[in-house]
Amino acid sequence: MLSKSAEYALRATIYIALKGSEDNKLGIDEIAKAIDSPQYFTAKILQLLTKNNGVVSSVRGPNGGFYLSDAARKLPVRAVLEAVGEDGIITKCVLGLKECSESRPCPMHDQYRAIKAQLRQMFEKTTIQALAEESAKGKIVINNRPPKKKA
Amino acid sequence: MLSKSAEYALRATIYIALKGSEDNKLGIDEIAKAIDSPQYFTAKILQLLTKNNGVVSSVRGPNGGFYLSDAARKLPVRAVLEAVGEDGIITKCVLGLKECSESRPCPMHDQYRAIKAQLRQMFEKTTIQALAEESAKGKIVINNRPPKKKA
DNA sequence: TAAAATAAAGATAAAAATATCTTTTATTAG
DNA sequence: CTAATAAAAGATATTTTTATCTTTATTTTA
Repeated sequence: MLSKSAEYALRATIYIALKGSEDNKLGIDEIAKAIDSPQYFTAKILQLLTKNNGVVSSVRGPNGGFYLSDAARKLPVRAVLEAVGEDGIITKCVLGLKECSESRPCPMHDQYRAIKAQLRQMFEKTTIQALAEESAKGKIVINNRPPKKKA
Repeated sequence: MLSKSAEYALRATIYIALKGSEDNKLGIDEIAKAIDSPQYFTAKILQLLTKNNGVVSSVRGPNGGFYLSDAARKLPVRAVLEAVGEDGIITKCVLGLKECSESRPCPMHDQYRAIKAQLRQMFEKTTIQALAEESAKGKIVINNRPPKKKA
């Protein structure tokens, strides 16, 4: 459905929104461990999120790390997808036809229309903050590990 | 959304259902041209569809080619996705979490539940034949070319 | 039965996605 | 100002996906 990049991007962003703040920035090692993703690769993805549209903020040096501004928290989830170039899921034809459109639809177009609209809704109406709040209520962002206590 | 393999698989299958029959088998060259896909790669995919679950039938030799049995026409579109290993779209978690489930949901789970159900419906309730009929009514399966006449 | 047609199978190549490691730059604390 | 810290940037490696080419096996027809 989504690429690994997109999955890591979403999970990392949610985690940062949940656990981080301007005066508690999170290190890439913590983030990667927490969401069970490859650290260096996740770092690259966070760079995208930082550069491409400011979903994530970062600062270097001691006590540096990643966090989300208040403005960023209000961004739709779609912003994360866009930053990693993965919003095709709500923009493209199921059959991969460039030509497919309302006036020149593919055989699945009519059926997919409503679904696509709902996917779009989900990704555009849901904010990052909203997902973080879900997560705070116990929704998981990790694989294979019970919510773990700090060392 | 779907891989190229899945897209080609769907388009090829629809095209074969539309234009082919047991006594008018279609050659790989015609199919690939018609759906605007790379010929050799499409051949590999049709092999999968032939072996993995008999969605497509084929015979070699003169007048050989690909066609769909009557039984195959009644298969759900999902069968095509399964043959190319791409049904994750209706089985997996949006965030890529193996752990995600009703009892241990991810932050998008509640919202995605309904959408996933509709995707599943679409792929399971729609038959290959139904798509071919849509196509017969003018729904496109190709990119960038007006319905072209034979040479 | 021989030749031609056609998909299957196998081998190889190219491109894209994923992953890791190293070096550089910015920031902070001392 | 220096040392330490942490992300950014760059380079490289690996894996997967996509694509192509070649050889083989099957089938039909002449």
